[in-house]
Amino acid sequence: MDDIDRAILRELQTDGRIAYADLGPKVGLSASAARQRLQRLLDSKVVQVVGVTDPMAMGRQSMALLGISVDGDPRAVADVLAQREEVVYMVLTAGPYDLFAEVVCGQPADLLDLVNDVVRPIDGVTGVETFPYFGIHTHRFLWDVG
Amino acid sequence: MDDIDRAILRELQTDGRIAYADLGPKVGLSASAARQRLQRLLDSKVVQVVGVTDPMAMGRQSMALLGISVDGDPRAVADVLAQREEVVYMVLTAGPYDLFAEVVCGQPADLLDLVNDVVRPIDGVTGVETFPYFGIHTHRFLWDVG
DNA sequence: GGGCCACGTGGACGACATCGACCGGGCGAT
DNA sequence: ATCGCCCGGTCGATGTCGTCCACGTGGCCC
Repeated sequence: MDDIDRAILRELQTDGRIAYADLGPKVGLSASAARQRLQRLLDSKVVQVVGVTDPMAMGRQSMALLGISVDGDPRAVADVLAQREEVVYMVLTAGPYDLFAEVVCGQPADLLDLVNDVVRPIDGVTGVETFPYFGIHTHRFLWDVG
Repeated sequence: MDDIDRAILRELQTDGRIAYADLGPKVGLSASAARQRLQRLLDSKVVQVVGVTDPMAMGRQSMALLGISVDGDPRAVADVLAQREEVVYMVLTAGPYDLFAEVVCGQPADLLDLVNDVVRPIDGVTGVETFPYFGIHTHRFLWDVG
């Protein structure tokens, strides 16, 4: 992991499908070398090139963060929630909540159903705080080293 | 936006650099048609192909969600916070907090500094709740239509 | 110095992206 | 119904690109 690797990640940030022939020169390498480096980064799971969709553009109008309190092992709850396709992001936290989940639903009613019919009934869940939101202000995929 | 588009997005989910020659057949189209569709999706900003890095693998050990309370327009605060590279994700919410930010720092001390020296002093910020986390349980980039 | 390893380079080959020409179904107007 | 149009697909030609391998070079340890 050196400056060149970081330069590669930076380029992938703006265009994940960039050709090696373009990527190489941009980071000061030949195309082959750039390919080898990117391959190494992909193999070691440091980076992952994926298509990220905009929920709004997909007709998803109801998104929320859920702060979930759990009695017992939050990981068990997380494992159950991970099965639901509405759950797109989940972290185990310290602080007032044990688990944070980000959910994307089609309609507000779907969100309500999800929270009440799916999340609350899960064994060990003692409380759910719902923070609906209506748009993403910032979304960066590169966690660059300062 | 039809089943084929969704199939394309699903493929991009597992490999954003998939060749059109492979993508086409996988979604039941010729390579050219697949290319045209993906190009349309990219142009219309429905999807974005990017390299997503793993913060842990980049040596980032201190991550947190910040629940921020604001007196005034939360968007102004969000605009200021968006300048910081540690802030990777931000949504404006309803509920107990006005703004949620996800931050990625190198060291726990950096996180403390960020919250106390950067976030709290911002005009209008009346409170910050910090939820540190130590790993991502689930991360999906495709919010598919059920 | 000698051997080794990691990494970058250059080239050859085959696969692929790209673009234009052609084609067919759906649809509205006449 | 039929004509014309448009959207979206296939097909094919051409040049570019990904892929692989052999080679060169610098650092490092013994």
